[in-house]
Amino acid sequence: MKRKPSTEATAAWIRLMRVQSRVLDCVEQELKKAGFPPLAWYDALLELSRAPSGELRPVELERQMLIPQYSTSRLIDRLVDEGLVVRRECKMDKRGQFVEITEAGRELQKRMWSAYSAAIEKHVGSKLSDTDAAKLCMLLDRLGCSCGQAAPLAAGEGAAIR
Amino acid sequence: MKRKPSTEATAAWIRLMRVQSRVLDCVEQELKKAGFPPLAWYDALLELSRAPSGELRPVELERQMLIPQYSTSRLIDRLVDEGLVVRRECKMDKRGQFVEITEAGRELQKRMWSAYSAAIEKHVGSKLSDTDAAKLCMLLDRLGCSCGQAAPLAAGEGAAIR
DNA sequence: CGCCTTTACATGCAGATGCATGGAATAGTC
DNA sequence: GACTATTCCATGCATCTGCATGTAAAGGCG
Repeated sequence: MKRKPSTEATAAWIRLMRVQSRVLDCVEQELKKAGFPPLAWYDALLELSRAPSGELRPVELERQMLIPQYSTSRLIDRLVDEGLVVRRECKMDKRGQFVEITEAGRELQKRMWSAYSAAIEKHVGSKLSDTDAAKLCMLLDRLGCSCGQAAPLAAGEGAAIR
Repeated sequence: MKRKPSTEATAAWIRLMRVQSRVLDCVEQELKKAGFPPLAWYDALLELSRAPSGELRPVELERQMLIPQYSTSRLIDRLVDEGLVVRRECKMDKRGQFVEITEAGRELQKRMWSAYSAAIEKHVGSKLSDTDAAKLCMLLDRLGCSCGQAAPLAAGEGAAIR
């Protein structure tokens, strides 16, 4: 065996994969059981609701959410179908567009947050003291910068997901 | 706002989701670029190669890997197609079967490990001291037991993934 | 033994995802 | 200003996933 990664590093890798998978599943299941759409919808709505005038370029959404371009495009399609956002043309750059959140979108985002926050509390908050949570953050942050940097998160209601 | 989860807990949740997503992507991409199949294949092959006589019931694989039943079933289909495992009938329980790893399967598992371990070292090991990696493990482990317990991992080559 | 429940695995179908590509507009270069 | 490269977004196609359901074999029970 190569023994390149220490057993500690390997163990950390395994935990990282398994624990997030389990915790994410739990949270997603609770949202779904409460009749809500997938978390990715929440993330998008949150980013939009935080934007200056409730609108963002798809490209920015893509960078915020760390998902591929085509995935963003189709996510927006679905949000439009549900009346949660609308596409607007972008006059300064005719090949682009703006995506603007609607009132229905803002409302859903808020309703989801109450279920979402409860799930976070149940599956994360209740298992870690605040100082341990902070330690966990710092350790995770060190793993953050290797293949393209992601945007830092503002405070408040938490976005997430791939 | 509800303020149920502390900001620390929420931040930890966000990091957990984002960091694992990024790190996993990086590792999967490296494996793919080296011409290897998805990590899930590795996990399955590893579990099988560790099993007493190189064979496992699909149900056990399912529990080890924390993936749904139908997913296991189809994963095995693909491994069979590639000649990495074979299905054997189970005489003691006629509705069941055994899945046995082939020589080609064992070989692929070993070849994958060298690329896989290098990727773990690059994206995890090199960014964390051993003691920090150990701390990270302990913190993550506390998040582990909420909706059905997973099997603990043996040492050695690391399995992972959803 | 009949009968019902549970366990093990497979699969049809709809929806989601990855990948490659396409089209349209802008930016950069000479 | 023509030409090429790049950016922004959409989409066809193959694959993968989730969900529900199906089939076959145990297991439990009177």
